[in-house]
Amino acid sequence: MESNGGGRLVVTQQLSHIKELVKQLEVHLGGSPDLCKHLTSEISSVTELSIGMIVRSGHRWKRAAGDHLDSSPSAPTPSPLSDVSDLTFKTTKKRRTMEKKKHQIRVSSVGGTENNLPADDGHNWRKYGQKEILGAKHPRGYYRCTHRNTQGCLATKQVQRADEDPALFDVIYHGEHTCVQKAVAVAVAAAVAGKPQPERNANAQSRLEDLSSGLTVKTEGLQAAERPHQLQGSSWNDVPFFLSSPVSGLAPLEQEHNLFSTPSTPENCLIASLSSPPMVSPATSDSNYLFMPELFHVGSDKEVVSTLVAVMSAPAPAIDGADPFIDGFEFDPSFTIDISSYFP
DNA sequence: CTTATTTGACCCAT
DNA sequence: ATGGGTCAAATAAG
Repeated sequence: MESNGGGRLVVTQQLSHIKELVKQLEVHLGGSPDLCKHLTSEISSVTELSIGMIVRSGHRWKRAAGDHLDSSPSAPTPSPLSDVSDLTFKTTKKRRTMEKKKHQIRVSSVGGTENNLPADDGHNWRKYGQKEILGAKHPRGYYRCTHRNTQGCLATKQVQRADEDPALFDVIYHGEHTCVQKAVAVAVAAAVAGKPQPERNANAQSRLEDLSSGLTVKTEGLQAAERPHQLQGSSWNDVPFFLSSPVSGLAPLEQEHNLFSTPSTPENCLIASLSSPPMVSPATSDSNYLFMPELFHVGSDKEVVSTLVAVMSAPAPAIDGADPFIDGFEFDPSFTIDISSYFP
């Protein structure tokens, strides 16, 4: 079918196209709200990152394209190990851990039902396995990016319920996302088409303002946090805070320059929340989650992001004509989260 | 060797 | 028809 270079080219072109759209968006919406600006910068950085990764790690992409793009779903996929012609693979020997940065987050799903699953992190995952882990009470679930076949995205994650607290999940991300999130594309398309969805924006904005004015986060005993945590109004820029950021699965190396350097403004949260609905899987769509990550380093190649997830029930079916996601987003304004309880 | 991870086939839900 | 979960087997890592 298509050569490795071809698949690479396609994705590169796609990303380039998105970037172009972003530029157009900026031109068209010269005097637009900050939201649009953040949207464009976000998309632009992610896109640039993806292109850079493809260009830089040619051999790694080669493998991805060879395994997942070139071999169409219907075509039999030769075993990478039995295929002697896979020189790239043979030379490297190591199949999995090589060049794969990993970072771990601890996710707490507070409050709810038996099925409390870790929050949707802005990416579409497909579960491909589950294994009882020795010494662990709960099995470990293995997930890969849904766009693995279509876009050659190699990101994977492992989700395991913590022994101590069933409400806690340890999520380990492997690799970085090279896929283009549907929601981002939709947002860009809508923006370019001149449909910034004003009603949604206004609605979500007010919701987030409510949130920012009433939410309190306690971080006593949390060494990485020597700063105010009252999330009120202007403190958005002080606390990393986002809703299902589409780039949350990026490699730590890239995150340093993108995810956590991105100003966590209400606009960013708005973007994230607006982009969430199409990405929420059926399994998690009955709950909404609020991410509040604190980043600190534990090892050389491993970052632990302590993530607190407040699960907010979305009891009411969508009100007529209202956004099903935003309007189901209800929580107690005086809701208090004690992050310190998640650290020994 | 044991254990962890990934694959592929199969099944089920939508 | 399509996409996602489950399971056993294959494979790699330690």
